[in-house]
Formats: sequence, C-alpha cells, structure tokens
Amino acid sequence: MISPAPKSVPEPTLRRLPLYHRFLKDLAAAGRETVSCTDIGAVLGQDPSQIRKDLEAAGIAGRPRIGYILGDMIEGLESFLGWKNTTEAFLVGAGSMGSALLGYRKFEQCGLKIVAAFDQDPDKVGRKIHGKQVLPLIKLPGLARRMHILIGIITVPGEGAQQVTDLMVEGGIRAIWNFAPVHLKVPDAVIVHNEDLYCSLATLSQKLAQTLGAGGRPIQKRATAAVARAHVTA
Amino acid sequence: MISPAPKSVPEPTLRRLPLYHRFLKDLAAAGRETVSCTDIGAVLGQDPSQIRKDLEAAGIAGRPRIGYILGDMIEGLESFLGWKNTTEAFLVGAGSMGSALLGYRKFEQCGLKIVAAFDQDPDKVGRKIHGKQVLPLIKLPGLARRMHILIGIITVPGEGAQQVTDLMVEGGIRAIWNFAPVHLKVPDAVIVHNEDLYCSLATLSQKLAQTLGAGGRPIQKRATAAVARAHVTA
DNA sequence: TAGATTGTTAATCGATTAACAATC
DNA sequence: TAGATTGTTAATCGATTAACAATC
Repeated sequence: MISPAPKSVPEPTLRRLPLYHRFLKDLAAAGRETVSCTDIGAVLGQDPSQIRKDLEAAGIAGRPRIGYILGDMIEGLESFLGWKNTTEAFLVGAGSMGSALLGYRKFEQCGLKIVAAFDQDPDKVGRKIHGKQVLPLIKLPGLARRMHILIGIITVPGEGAQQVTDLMVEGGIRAIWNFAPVHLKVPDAVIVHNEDLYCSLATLSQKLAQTLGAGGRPIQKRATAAVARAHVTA
Repeated sequence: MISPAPKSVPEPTLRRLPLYHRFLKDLAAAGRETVSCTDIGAVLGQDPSQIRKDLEAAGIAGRPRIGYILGDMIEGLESFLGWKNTTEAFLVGAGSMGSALLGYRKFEQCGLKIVAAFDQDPDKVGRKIHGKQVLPLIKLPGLARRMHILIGIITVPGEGAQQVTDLMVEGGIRAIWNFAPVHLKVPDAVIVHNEDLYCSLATLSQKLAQTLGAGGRPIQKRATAAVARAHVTA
C-alpha cells in the first residue's frame, strides 16, 4: 500500500449529517448539554448504530456512558461539513426556481454564497433579485475565471442547460448543482450534482401507489369545482 | 410462503427510470426505433447491466440481438411510473419555491396535478399563481377530504412545516413531498419524501472538496467588486 | 451461420444493522 | 460498583457489476 486510503465518506452519511446538526441545534437551544445516539435516533427515526458510524466518519467522538457533548458535536459537524468557510457560487437562470434559491439566506450558513445571477433574457438582466445582480449570461466565463468561482447552479429550463454548462466549464467552474431535468455532458474534472424533481417525484408516487396497494382508491374523483367554491367563500 | 412477495422496486432504480424515459423520447424524436442498453449507458454514463436490471424491474422486455423497441419502452415506462393517470395534489406555501413548483407544467405529464395552493398569509390568499387559486390554509383539511387528495406538497419555511403536516394528515393526505428543512412527525400510514436542499448541498460541497483535494485552491479571493463592475458595463 | 444483445444467475461491493467488549 | 453508552468488529442485507448461456 502506498497511501493511507482517502477514506471517502459515504454519500448517505453525508446527507444525514445536516439532519443531525439541525436537531442538535434545537436541543442546544432548549438548554441540553449532552445527547446519546439513542436520543437522536428516537426523534429522527434512525438506527443508533448508524448514527454512531456517521459521527465517527465525521471525526466526532463521544464518551462512553455520557454520550456526546452537544457543543463539540455541533462544532465538529460544522467544521467537517465545511460550513465554517464560504464558497462563492454563480447561479444561471433567474426564473422562479432561480429566484427561490437566491432567497435562501440559510445557504450562507452552510458555506454557500451565491454572489451573482445570470440570464440570457435582456428583460431580466440589470435587475436585482434578493439583492443579487442579474448579469448577461455571456459574461459568465470571464467573471467566473476572474473571481475563481468553483460552484455553478443551473436553474434554466432543460433546453438551455447544456449551453450554460459549457460556459461554466469554460469559466473554470468545478461543481455544478443542476436543477434542470437534463443529463449534462461535462469533462471528468467537473462534478455534476443533479437535483431532478421529476426523478424524485417518481419515487414518491411509486411509494404512494405501494402503500395504497389493492385497498386504495385507484380512481380519484375530479372535484376541481370544489376549489372554485372554496374560493368564493374565502 | 403465503403471498408471491410484493417485489418492491429499489429506490435507485425508480430514480433512474425517468432518466431513461427522457433520453428515449429524444431518440424517438430523432427517428430512432430501437436501442440497446449499451447505447443508453454510453450516453447516460451508466452500466448496461444495471439498465437491463432496471428495465426488467419495470417489466419491460427486449429482444436478444435487436435490443428494445423504442415505442414499447416509452409506453412501458410511462405506464409503470403511473404517468398515464393523474393524481391531484395540494401545495402549501405560496412563496417563491411554491410558485416555482406551481409553474412546473411538466409535472402533469408525470401524473401530478397540483389543483390548489394554500397559505396562511391573507395577502396571498385569493390570488392566483400560474392559474392556481391560493386558498386559506384553514380550509385544507376539509377540502382535501372532500376531494380525496392524496398528495401534499410543503413549501413553507421550516417553522410552519409541522403544523401544515398535521393539517394534511387531518385531511387524509397519504404522501407528503416536503421541501421544508425539518423532520416531520407523521403517523405510520403517511409517507414523507424529503427534498432537503441543505442535505443535498452537503454532498455537493464535500464532493467538490474531495476533487480539489490538496492540489486545489483552498482560499478563494473575494472579488465581489468585479460583479458590480460587470453590471456597470452590462 | 455468426454475432450482438438480452435474460438471468453469480460475484462483488458497500451500507446498514447487530453484537459486544471497553470505559467512564 | 453497576449501568449506560461509546467504539469497533462481525453479520446481514441489498444494490451494483460481472459473466455467460439463450436467442433472434
């Protein structure tokens, strides 16, 4: 063996750590000082063993019989998740989804600062959304390079996504958070993280279909008229 | 053995099926009539074996030497994913994320029809967003029951999410698509599908940190001034 | 026929769960 | 001390990947 193995943290673990963090903040706010994995698991509905494994992966240690010290744990999670230092990001697509993300102030507490938005539409360029400038798309590669931007967020409709991707890659962006329902082609050095709501929806409806099973009510009465009525009496 | 095993489809498979569907539609539009798993895998960057397994799980059969017939495959996917019949849904939280989702017309092609929005804010109630009425939150349980609504979408800030959940459960909703960054407490019979962007972001930043590794540029120059300049010359 | 591709079974890999000794 | 909880190893489970016979 040459190197001591990079010890990459499993993705499921990574997705759970912020969940723990959130719960711990609540506990801390309520004045608690220690927690056990059993406590966390009971509330979050997860196996205590798994939580111990996750925390170990994040380099957080507890004390037998005591549990974990809340303060240390929160600290540990934040520094492991990289929430202590900020990475700047560009967002492309100042539509409704883009605007929503620009308004998520808590991203900054998670180390992500969206510093500018871009759009092709001249009507949108020049405006400010949640305090962030909307710039012409064509300026992205140059600015990204100059500012050493590493993260790009894509919230354009599917059709434009590949073109935006190419501009991001040209600008030296290394990680793309893709909200467009398209498979993006990128060089190996660039990471794509897809947030594909249609794929997500597929799992939701199938889970629903499964729990409804044979006992369910397969055909749904269309009662759209009821909505109109409800509005009148609102 | 009593029953022939429910044969539940693995979630990763479920998430991939819409990806295949999308690619196949493109191919069909381009006039192709058959595909092999190798073709799909090459474009989507996935193992052909896995694709074969996924299609088998969806009950889609091909022909040795020929591959799969595009038309059959698209048909098969759509009916397996339940995209042929529509399920009506309520959305709560007419903020920016809620508005974005209300504007996603393609949800309807995936069997999801958002028939009404709800909000607690009197300023929002009574308005229409993307053609959908915004109703007072308090009306949700009654209407949901009357209309036999099975799916609820939560796009309120974290603080209000549990209260909204309780109303949905009261209204007989069986599946919740939760965009609020909170762990929701629900009875066993209700499914929660979390779309937690903060958890998702955690995996993105960690993947980035890993690829940058030691060779990366850890400290990012703050060049916010450059954005302002770019705007001036826009 | 020969060759490509499916269908299907086996091997591998990784994550979750269980078990239990160490320990404060 | 006794008991609760971690740390850590082992067992289980499930998904991915590989292999190969069946087949058009």
